[in-house]
Amino acid sequence: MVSKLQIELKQNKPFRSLEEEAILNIARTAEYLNAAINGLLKASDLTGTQYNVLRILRGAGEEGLSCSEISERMVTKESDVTRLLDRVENRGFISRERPANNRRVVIARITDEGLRVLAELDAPVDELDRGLVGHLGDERLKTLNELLEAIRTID
Amino acid sequence: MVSKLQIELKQNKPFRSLEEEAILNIARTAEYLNAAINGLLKASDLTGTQYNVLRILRGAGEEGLSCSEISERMVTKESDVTRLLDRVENRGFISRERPANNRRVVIARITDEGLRVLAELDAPVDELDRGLVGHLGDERLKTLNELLEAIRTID
DNA sequence: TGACAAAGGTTGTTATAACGGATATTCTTT
DNA sequence: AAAGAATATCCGTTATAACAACCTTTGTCA
Repeated sequence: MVSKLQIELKQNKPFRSLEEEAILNIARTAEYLNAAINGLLKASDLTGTQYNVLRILRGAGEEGLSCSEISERMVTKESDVTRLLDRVENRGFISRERPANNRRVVIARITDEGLRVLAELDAPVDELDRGLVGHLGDERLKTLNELLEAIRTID
Repeated sequence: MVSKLQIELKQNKPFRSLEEEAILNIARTAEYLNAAINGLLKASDLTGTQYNVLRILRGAGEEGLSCSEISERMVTKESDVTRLLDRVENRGFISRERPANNRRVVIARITDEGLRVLAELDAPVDELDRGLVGHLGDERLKTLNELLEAIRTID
């Protein structure tokens, strides 16, 4: 039997292993979803990474977060939070402060303008999410979530 | 209930939807797998993309493939195959030819040196693949593959 | 208390992605 | 056979990743 992924990749040989097929499947699906989401964000001139950091800071609220805390929370670990924050700060979406009690850290907070941009995106993003994976239905999405978390659980 | 992904992302709020959780889960898992594979490839000074193109060309054999055919087969669609091929050509892993009967296209073929590098990586990559997702077992891997392909099937 | 280590960010550099436009070749149509 | 469309690749530019070296500030301990 020839799998759908094989056809997509125009490969005639079967995969060397089920493991390899799964890994390629995950990579390809992530790519597919990313492209769709980036397409939506492009209208607001945001990259996926920038959107991610704004969502993180919205979640953090008034207290804000330090660079290293942001880094821990990013979906795709960003080595270079400094310059990522530079870009969103230049556009007025966040503010930064070096607190007096610990002048090593830099605390970033989302601005009203940042909140406004995010709020505008909430409904379209939700709708896109549903369009992208909603057709699986709740049961299968739960199974998928379990399987993916099982992969990252090393034990 | 708090999911494992929520803990990873240090999020206290639940996800807005099951759909959103699944999409983040896929992104994070892809990231996790990619990091592991890139780590292995770094010893050979190859990026994941370069490894991918070499595997594609090995699969194609003597006939080789044009840039656009390579692009179609890439796991992550590469806008810029030309310069990707430049890099692997400079290292002697592929050769390129502009055939006389159609001078628009450029056919790339893997060299013996390229085959040698890939062959050295086959066993370690297989082993890594098994280490990364093998603990799910065949049944769950099959389910995972079905679910991921269902996502990309739009109908 | 002064030297040293650790924590936390920033900056420099090089390589790669992303995107659009430019160029060259072939095909189609009249 | 010339014009225009289509195909296929290449190049220019800007933005982002990746990695390492380098400040500052704070903590530790002899």
